[in-house]
Amino acid sequence: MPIPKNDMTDSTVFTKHDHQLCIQEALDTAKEICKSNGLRLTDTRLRVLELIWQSHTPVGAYEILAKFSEEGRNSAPPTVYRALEFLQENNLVHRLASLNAFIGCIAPEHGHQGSFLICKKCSKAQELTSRELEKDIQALAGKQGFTVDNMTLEVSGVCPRCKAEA
Amino acid sequence: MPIPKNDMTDSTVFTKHDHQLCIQEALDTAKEICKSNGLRLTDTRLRVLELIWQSHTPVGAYEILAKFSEEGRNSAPPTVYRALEFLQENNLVHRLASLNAFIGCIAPEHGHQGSFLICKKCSKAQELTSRELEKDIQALAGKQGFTVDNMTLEVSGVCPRCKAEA
DNA sequence: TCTGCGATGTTACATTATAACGTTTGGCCA
DNA sequence: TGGCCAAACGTTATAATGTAACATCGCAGA
Repeated sequence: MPIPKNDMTDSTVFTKHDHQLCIQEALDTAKEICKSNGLRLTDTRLRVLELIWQSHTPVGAYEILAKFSEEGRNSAPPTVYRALEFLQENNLVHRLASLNAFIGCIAPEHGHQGSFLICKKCSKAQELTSRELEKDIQALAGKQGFTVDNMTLEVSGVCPRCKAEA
Repeated sequence: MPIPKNDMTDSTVFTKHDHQLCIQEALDTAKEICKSNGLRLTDTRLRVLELIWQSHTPVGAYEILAKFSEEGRNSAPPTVYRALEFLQENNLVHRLASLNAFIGCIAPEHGHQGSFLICKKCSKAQELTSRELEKDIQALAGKQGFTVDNMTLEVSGVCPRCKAEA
């Protein structure tokens, strides 16, 4: 695994960074993961993943569909949804339930849960990777005898950049 | 405010309890809150709230619409969605984004955020009211300069009852 | 009683997602 | 290499969820 040039777990989408690098690394990582797991990262799937990463904000399924259309692919919704399903299953993207939109996972190799800060001004979303938080939640659930399968945390608010501007 | 006969913040939907009491208390509390805040808890709104509380699992908007239809009201979607909007704004119900469904809030007077344990076997959902968790998340967000407006935490898993059965 | 605003009715439509079935493709093994 | 199977994709249709826009109603306060 190559050493990432942007440390995605420390930098945030709210701070300045080379997003081209993010995209490239995310795609490279995805390719590696699929290769080593015998998964087929097909053209459609790769392109969906790329479009998601290229966007600065979470992307809806029908936005992807529209891009496909612009590119001459005339696909129907199931094509996109199937690609998204594959990417989700393999932890390459997350779905933000509160937005009905998708975002690239910044740490697919960790199989962690998705937690997100979502700025309601600029619509950007930052994934959090807090093992602690996960443990706290596990503990809280455990107290009630509840076994956690997976969780989604979506925090809406204002990011530092938008705050600075206001 | 009357002393609740079920302590809703300690008991859970996963354990045995008198749900008729839950419903009655929830409706009474809602009436009080609306009264003291000059809000109109109309017939439609009250019935929507009641239907939500009567259900053992989170309820979709179109389920409510169907009940309305059974009851002779022939309402259109906006009627239900508007009632739901009102109830959400006044913290009487929460929307579970991961289910596109609604659930009664167990502590409307506290104006807290909603966190939920959702059992994927029986579909029941239990609201959590952990100030600590909220603070942790606030802190985590704060570290990135992010100001939290509101948050939704939805934990999917298996409840103690369903575990016992399996 | 009048009046104004908030609540509801009504129609139409937008957005998001999936079911069902046929066709293609890519890899595996004889 | 050729055939076969399963997985991926295409296609059509439709389900499920949610909202815009405008008309009407009704209640509370002047």
